This record gives sequence, C-alpha cells and structure tokens, in this order.
Amino acid sequence: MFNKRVKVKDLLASEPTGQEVIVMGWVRGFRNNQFIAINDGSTNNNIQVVAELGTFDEAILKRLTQSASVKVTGTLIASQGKGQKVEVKATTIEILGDCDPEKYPLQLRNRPSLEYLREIAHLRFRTQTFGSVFRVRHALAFAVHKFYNEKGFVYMHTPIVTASDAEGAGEMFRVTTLPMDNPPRNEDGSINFKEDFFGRSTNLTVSGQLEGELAAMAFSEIYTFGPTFRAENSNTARHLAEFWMIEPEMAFYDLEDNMNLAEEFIKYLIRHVMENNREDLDFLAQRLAEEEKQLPQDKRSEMGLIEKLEFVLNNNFERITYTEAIDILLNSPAYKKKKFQYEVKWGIDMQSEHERYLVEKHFKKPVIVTNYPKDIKAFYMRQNDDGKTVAAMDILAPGIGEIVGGSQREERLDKLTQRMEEMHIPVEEMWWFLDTRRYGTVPHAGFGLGFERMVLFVTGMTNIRDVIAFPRTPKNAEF
RNA sequence: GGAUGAUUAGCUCAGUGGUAGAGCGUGCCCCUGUUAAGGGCAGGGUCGAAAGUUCGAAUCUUUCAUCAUCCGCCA
Repeated sequence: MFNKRVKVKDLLASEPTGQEVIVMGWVRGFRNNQFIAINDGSTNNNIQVVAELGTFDEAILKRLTQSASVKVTGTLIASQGKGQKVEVKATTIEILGDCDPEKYPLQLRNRPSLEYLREIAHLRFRTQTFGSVFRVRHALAFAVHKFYNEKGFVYMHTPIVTASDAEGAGEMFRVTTLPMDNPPRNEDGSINFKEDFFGRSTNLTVSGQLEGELAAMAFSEIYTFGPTFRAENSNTARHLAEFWMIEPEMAFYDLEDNMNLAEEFIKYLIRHVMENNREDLDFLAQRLAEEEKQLPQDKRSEMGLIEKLEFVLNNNFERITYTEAIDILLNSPAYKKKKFQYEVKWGIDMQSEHERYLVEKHFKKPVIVTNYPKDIKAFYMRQNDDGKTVAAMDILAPGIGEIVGGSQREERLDKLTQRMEEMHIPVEEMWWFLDTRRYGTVPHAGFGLGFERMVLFVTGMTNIRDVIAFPRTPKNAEF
C-alpha cells in the first residue's frame, strides 16, 4: 500500500506539527552523511530528510546514492537549517532501488549540457530543467483543452494514417505492410499498392486540417490536437519529424475572427501557465538568464523570460499586411545598409532574416502578417478580390519565427477547383473535400499552432528537441 | 539538402609537431546541522574512425561518422 505517501510539493506546503509522514522519491543529494534531498517530480524543490548521525546502519547510508529510490517514514518538523522551512526527521529508511554511482550516467553536480542530456533522454526528466519543462508542457496541453472546451469547440480526433497528400505540407512517411525487399509490381514496374493493407498508398498525416474542415461543416467549431509527421530533412532547432499541432477550424469565421481567436488562444495559454506554474517558470527564467550570460552582449535578450511573457500578455499583437511588411523592410535601415542576404521585393516568400527583423528589431513583439501573395501559399486559402493575394495569416513570435499559420478557407467551389487545377492538385481524389463546398458551404477559417514551438516560447528553451520527451529528427529515434 | 564549426577521462573543457592535463563526478579515509557541505589520498584516456605526411601526430592532410549552429522546407 503506497497511497499513504505525501507528495514532496504538498509536504513543503505543510505546517510542521511533528506529524508522521511517508515520503517516496529519488535521492537528489546526500550531504554530510545526514541530509538526504529527495525529489518525486511533483516540484523542482526537494524535501530534506534528516538521518540523525549514529541512528542508521552504515550499510543503508552507503546506498543513498544519487537517483537511488527510497521510502522514508518520519516526522515533519520545522527545519533547523536555513535552506528550507520544513524537513522530515527519519525514523525508517528503506531503499526501494539502488543506483550504482559508478555506472549512472547522470551526475547532476557535473552540470551536464543539454546536448549530453539528449543522449540520455530516458533519464533527463530527473533534472530540474526537464522537470520544469515537462510540467509546463503538461500544463499547456491541459490549457489547450480547457480553452476550447470553455468555448464550446468539439475535439476531433483526425486520422494519423491518411491517403491524401493534398496539402503539400511536406514530404510524407509512407505506411505499408508490403515486403520491402520484394513488393508486388504492376506491369510497368511500379509498386502495386492495390495489394497493400489499405488497398492504396498511405502515409502518416502532415496535417489534420482537411478532415477538420469536414467536421467544422457540422459542429461549427472544432479543434484537433495530435501528432503530425513530416519526413523533411530539416536540421534546425525549430523542426521535428514528429510534432504535435493544434488545429482549430471554425465555420462562420473570417480572417479577422481567425486572428482574434489565435491571439486570445496564445494569451490564454501563457496566462494559464503564469498562474499555475510560476515556480517552474521562475526556475526556467533563471536558467535562461544564466545561459545568456555566456553570450556576447548584443545576442542577449532584452527581456527576461517572465518579463517577456507579461509583455506578450499585456500588448496587442501587431497586425500588418504582407504588403506593409515588405514596405517596412524596404524602408528599414537594415535594407539600406544592405544587411539582408536575400532580396526584398513584393512577391517573395519572406526569409527568416526578414521575419526576425520585423519581430525582433522593428516591432519587438508578436506580429500577425496577413494577405500574402497567392503564389506562395496553399491552394485552400481564400482568394482576395485584388486577384493577387489570399486571406492568410501567420503569427511570428520573437526567437521562434512562425508559431501559427492559418487562413480563411476558400468556400467558393468554382474558385477552389480553379486554383487546384492551377496548382496541379488532383481534383477527383479530393471529391470528399470538395463536397463541403457543394453541400451547404459556408465562410470558414482555421489555423495550426505548433505545440512544441509554443512550449519553446513559454519555457525559454532554445532547441525544440528539449521540449518534447523523445524527439524524432533526421537520424535520431533512439528512445 | 547546403554552409560553418566541433569531437581529448564518466561530465565540462584546456592542450597548434617532441613522454596526455584541470575542475567536477567516482572510490577510500577524516569531519559532522549541511544547502553545488568541507579537508586529505587514489583510480581513470590506444585524444570520434580509417588512411596519409613526418625521425616523431591529440596537433598537419584526405575520407567517413556523429553532434551543434545558421540557412532552406514549415508548425
């Protein structure tokens, strides 16, 4: 019976009246042969257990190594030391699982680097940094559902295995049960997918949007929140081959409604974490500040993590059109001093350096860019009356880049099919998608928010591989 | 996919052609109300791999591998 244990977080908040308590957790430190710091993941703080000298077997004390698991019974008393209010005076100490310090690869006192911790991702949750990151990640995921539930959105589970690659969002992972060394062939030598499990070629999903649109055409407002897969050979601190995405899709929404929802959503997530995970955020803020001390002055952030989050909460996102964005770039000192590596002119797909200039130098806050040229955006985005642009919107965040991509969708069947043909999208295969435009079509809109990018922004971590438990990136799927 | 850089002890790193180093961790001893506890002693590396240049290579050259950063693709 283990349920009598008190979590460390609750112990630390308790009044020390000498009550009997049971603590279980992992040893974080053992000082002076008397003071055991125990952590159970409920908080970054440890409970100090005092094993009075001479009262415990040397053989037991020797086994109190870092990350050994223990069960301690004792009394909760006010601490005589300065570092903590309460401590547990141990009456019994039981080792649940030993941890051989000569072999254990995670010695916290060594200040292991984030890169090294990625190599031992199965153990890195036992550090303060990853403890905080993943408690915050949990809180953000919970807040996603809370936000949409409060608004009456329906949570749709869109399929992971799909046959369509219509969005063209990227290279796809193939799903098949055909034998790799000897697949069935057609007469022309191509692989015969009619003999495959689904009787056709299938892939892992790159987006739940198209299916989401189908559901929105009945429930009015839905959202998806699930894993997404892109087989791009992307080697950056912002891309994963497997990542989680939130995709709301709303009938009776135009582009402005869409932007309003996205901004409210992001602020809701930040507020939720500020109110519920302050301790973890404070730790992460301190971690970030220490990391930035190593950087040259001009590369450090102007604001601390907490300051940055408060700033985002208290200010409206800047909203500009693509055309205005290009004008700002063309009139910028950076452009005049030829600081940009890539050309700036109307019609370009803005490069990272351009987006960063707008967000980090010019506006210094999140920016929503709208009405992009149609030629650089997806087929389903609603065509504006100017014939040149579509009702798209991207939200760019400082340090992260694109965190949201969305649009008002093209609800007019003729405009949509025309655009699909121009972009060589197989219209016949998409009959089910086009049916929504045939039968009771309505103006609607939606967006995708990259969950890990949101976690990056909130935690101040700089590499996306450090905000997902077991990152999937090119040449990496060890755990 | 492209560019740049890195790879030396368990970890973090120093070592630019002449016998392989530090801090931390680890082990043993001492101390005992500590807070990254303190003091002492000890063990620990064919310098990412292969080939080459050289009397001699961690150090120079080539190829490969892995990692990081930036770019492209996007969320």
